[in-house]
Amino acid sequence: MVTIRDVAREAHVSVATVSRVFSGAGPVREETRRRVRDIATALRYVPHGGARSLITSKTSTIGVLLPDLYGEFFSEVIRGIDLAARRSGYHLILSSSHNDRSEFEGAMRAMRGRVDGVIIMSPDIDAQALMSNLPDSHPVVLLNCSLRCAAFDSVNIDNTRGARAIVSHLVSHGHKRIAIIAGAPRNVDCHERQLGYRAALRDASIDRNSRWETPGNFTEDSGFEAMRVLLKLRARPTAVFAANDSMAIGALSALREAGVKVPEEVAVAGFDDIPIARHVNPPLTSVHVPIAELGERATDKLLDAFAPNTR
Amino acid sequence: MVTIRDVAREAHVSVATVSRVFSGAGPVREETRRRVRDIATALRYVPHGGARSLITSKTSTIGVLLPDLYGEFFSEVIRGIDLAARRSGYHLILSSSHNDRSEFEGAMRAMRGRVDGVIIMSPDIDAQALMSNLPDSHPVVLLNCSLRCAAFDSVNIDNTRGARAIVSHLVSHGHKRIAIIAGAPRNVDCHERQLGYRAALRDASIDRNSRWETPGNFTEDSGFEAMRVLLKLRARPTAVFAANDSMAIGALSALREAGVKVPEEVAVAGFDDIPIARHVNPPLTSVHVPIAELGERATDKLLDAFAPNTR
DNA sequence: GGCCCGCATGTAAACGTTTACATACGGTTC
DNA sequence: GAACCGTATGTAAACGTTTACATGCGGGCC
Repeated sequence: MVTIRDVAREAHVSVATVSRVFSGAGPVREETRRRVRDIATALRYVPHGGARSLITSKTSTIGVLLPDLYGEFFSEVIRGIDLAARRSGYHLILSSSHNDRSEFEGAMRAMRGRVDGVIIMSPDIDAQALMSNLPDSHPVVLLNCSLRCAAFDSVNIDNTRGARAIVSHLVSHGHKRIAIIAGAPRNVDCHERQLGYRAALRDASIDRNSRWETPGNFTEDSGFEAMRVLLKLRARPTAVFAANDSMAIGALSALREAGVKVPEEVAVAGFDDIPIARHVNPPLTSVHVPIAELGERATDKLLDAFAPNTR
Repeated sequence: MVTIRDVAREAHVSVATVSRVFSGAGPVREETRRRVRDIATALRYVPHGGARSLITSKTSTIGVLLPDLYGEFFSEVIRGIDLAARRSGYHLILSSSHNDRSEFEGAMRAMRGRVDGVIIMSPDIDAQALMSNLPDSHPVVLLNCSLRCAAFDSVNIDNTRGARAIVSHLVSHGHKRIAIIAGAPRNVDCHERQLGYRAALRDASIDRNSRWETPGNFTEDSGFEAMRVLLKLRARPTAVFAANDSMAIGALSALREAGVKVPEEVAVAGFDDIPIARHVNPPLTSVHVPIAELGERATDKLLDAFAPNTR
């Protein structure tokens, strides 16, 4: 491994001069600069990022903690984060699959000294686990976490509003019997979407019918099953709002299987507006969530925390 | 920032002992170990990864270089890489959007000292750029790169075989007039898929018809346009093989628009088997590519290069 | 009792940088 | 020609760890 010392020796200068050439700081005579550069490329010298950030205590890297990498939602978020990060010359270090608290803690510790700050997107991390794992205070931004806590910067989807809007849309199309395929009740996103659904019904003075509030777990299968249950009801709904697109797609399959015409007999709406939504047949109406933008916003917030004045 | 020194001072031991406690190497009396641990948690001490890897010259991180983060292909690959990496206690550092050579070089340099090796997935990086940017030799694995070069480990999709298989499948269903919607000719994946198509025709002693080999560029739109052209031919093909699923979906749109029945009048096959393929109507037949597995294989190959004997 | 051994711990040098401070030197200014 | 200044460079101490080597100590063996 060729280091700054090797370059210095070959170029007959001190390490300080080489450092100045590569860090771009401090005065160096033009001729010296060129000589150092030439020697460096000849030797294939590349500054060692780790060593550099050890002394500058700046890594130009942001950490991203995810529960999982599966599905379009996460990949879109990452794309947004990456976009905003590279715009400011930052890199990404990724860590996924934090199923339990200890895994989360491990990931958090592993980041120490490797990142300037972290974006956390673990829906069911409790405040306790979070607080006790911020080693010293490098900045943190919570991305769509269940934890709606003033102590941390956070970026969230406006679930309630989105759900309310789309259900109102169904109402305006004349639907009065509107069902919801909800998600796991402990999931905040789901909970909020359910609240939005109820709010929209209240707005329209439609009574809630608990039979039309079926549970799901955000998977296609659960949407399929939920729809089957709804179809068996005597008072069959004329419209269904699925709390995410995967379940909506599952529901569509169930409807197709049952030979029910969409949207003539039963209308279906989803949430997330994932790209697939445009390709199912018939196209799915869905609440659009600017997923990548969510990532961008979180990143910008984090970068802001690094250098509040410069931006 | 609390360092190993602070812990040592408070626990009345030397830094060496604290280090031994946390790195798990070397003998420490049980009582001492506990005392150090307690002080450390009280002080919220977390070892500094950067400093650690500076001296051990081991980062437990692998770098991933991508051209882009957009689309299911890349997100699936990353998922596979992450899966295999975390299995061995490695982290990921991500760098995307290397549109030109200088960006690629920059990313490559930024990785120096931060990763133990890299996985490169830039379809159009030339050997030259690659070679001259391996600072010193940390291991490299090429993932589905155009560069089929013995100097580097690489993992690739078996394009030719996949294409040949699916076209043969069409042949076995009685099709004799089979068109291909190809991709950009300079793209290796596309080129190989085209070769597979021709091989299958040769296998079946069907003559090639250059009018049935239409160009595309891997986008939905290009598939749509290509299909339109094919539909206008006097000798209309009875089956179409699109070199990827996006183009196949575009082709399906064109067929629907033209009122052509699929698959009765024209059969369509794709390549990649992206999840959307199952949701279009009618479902698309496609060559399945185990994308995540591709990432896993690349990662395992890289990890192998780190410690050839231990695995 | 002298010797050796093994365990627990400490000391200090590394790792590859950056940077505050010191130094050297040529050119102004009085 | 002394005093000063600015520019280019060198010296060496940091950054937070790990680890080779040294030290001290208690015990078993002859």
